[in-house]
Amino acid sequence: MAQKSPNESNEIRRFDEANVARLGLISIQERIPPDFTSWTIDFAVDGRQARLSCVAVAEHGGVPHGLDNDVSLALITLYQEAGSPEDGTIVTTAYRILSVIGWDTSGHYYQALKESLDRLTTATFTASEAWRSGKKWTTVKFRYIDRLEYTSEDDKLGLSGQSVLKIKLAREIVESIRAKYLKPLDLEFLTSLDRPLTRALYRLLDAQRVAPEGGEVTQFRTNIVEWAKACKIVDQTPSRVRRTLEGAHAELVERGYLAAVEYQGRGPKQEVIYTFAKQATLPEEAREVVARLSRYGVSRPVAHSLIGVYGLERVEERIARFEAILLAGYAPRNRAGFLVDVVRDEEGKYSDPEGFVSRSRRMDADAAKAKRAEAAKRAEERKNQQAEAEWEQLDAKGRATKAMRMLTLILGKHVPIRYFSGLMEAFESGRLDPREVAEGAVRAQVQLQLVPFTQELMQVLDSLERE
DNA sequence: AGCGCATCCGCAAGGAAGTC
DNA sequence: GACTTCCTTGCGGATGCGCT
Repeated sequence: MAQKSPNESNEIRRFDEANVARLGLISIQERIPPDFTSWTIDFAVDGRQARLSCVAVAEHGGVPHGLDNDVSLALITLYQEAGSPEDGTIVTTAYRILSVIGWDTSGHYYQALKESLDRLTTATFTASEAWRSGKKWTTVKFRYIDRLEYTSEDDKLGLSGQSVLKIKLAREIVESIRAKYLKPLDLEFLTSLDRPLTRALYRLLDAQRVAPEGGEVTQFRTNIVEWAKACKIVDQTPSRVRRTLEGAHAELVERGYLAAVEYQGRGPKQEVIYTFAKQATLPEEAREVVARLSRYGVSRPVAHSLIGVYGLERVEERIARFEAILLAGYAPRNRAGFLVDVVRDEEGKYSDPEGFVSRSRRMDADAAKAKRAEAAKRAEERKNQQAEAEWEQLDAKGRATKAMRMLTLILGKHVPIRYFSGLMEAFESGRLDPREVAEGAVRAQVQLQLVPFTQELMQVLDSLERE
């Protein structure tokens, strides 16, 4: 998951583009019927009529929905991680995107990612008088992803862990991010939520929590049908909407993000009322404890309340006990829920004291750990062998072409075009190893070390030219 | 009568776990 | 990292009951 430097604030690490979050461009439904290829919603903003619409193609599975929410958020996160470049382009790997979202990195999800990117590249959004730009509401028309290029290891144009992607985000989104029209987002909490539907609803609700002018909202009340439209729920029959949202509401209440969800009235006139849980400010020493709880998926409001009720010392002691239980090999279904239970436990259900793990259990755990490390090492070796074989299969010309394809994508805008012919010559003459350079570029990209990498590469090419 | 809502059921997608 | 298997879960259609 997200890397964190020690100096970073524990409170807020990520930001979401506020227009995207507030408008809910992507249907929160996990699945949609194949003929759901467009939607239009009318709503009032600052007393003016606004309209938002989306037109997609059935070929890519209709309008963006479900997991596309996660992908769109990952792209915004990666764009900011790359330093919000002016041209809106990010270069990354498919593996990195899956890691940011917190998805499993199996073939299934590479396919899901590919389908999602296709939808985000083809669906066209129009926001009439609904897009916040500066202090005005403007009309814009765009596709979420303006341009998508990627390398593929198979002939079916599929994605895999080695795929390098070059993604240009919509100018409207890029300008908005660069103008800092952002809202804070607790990405750690979001990715810890179980269901895609809950994650999408959280993103949408959290956008309602902050007014466009910046003030905090404690309660959000809306008509159920209007809310269904905002969520882009297919069946907007009130009872269906309630059922669709039920699971997500339960999870957000259980995780302490929402204090309550109530309905008032009946039929299409009924209103849904969300009450947000309080976010208290905490003293400095408590923040580290909140951060530790958050790392295990406990929401901030719950963390705050645990510290409030049981005190810092007890919470810290129980976290240590919880960690000891995990270390001993216990794998709870719901880690956050289990941790909260360990903190609250008054009956001594979890008796392993801090630092005490029975010898046999520790030996088992150590053995399991060693086994896992060994398996990971073997997997790494196999992966290297496979990559080795792929490169070895190619002749010198093929290796140079493969490397050039990857490098054009990754280095395209960082390296003046004249260097590319020099690079090709260096590969063909054998003075540079194509695989070494290409893989070095991928590594540099992932580690955000592209600038030093390109500078060094250009120096090498300059010196080769002088020879 | 018309509408809202709850329930049941089949299907398909999501997701975890194990293996290579 | 990819693939397979299997179980779980959510969706959407159908149906019937109760309230206005």
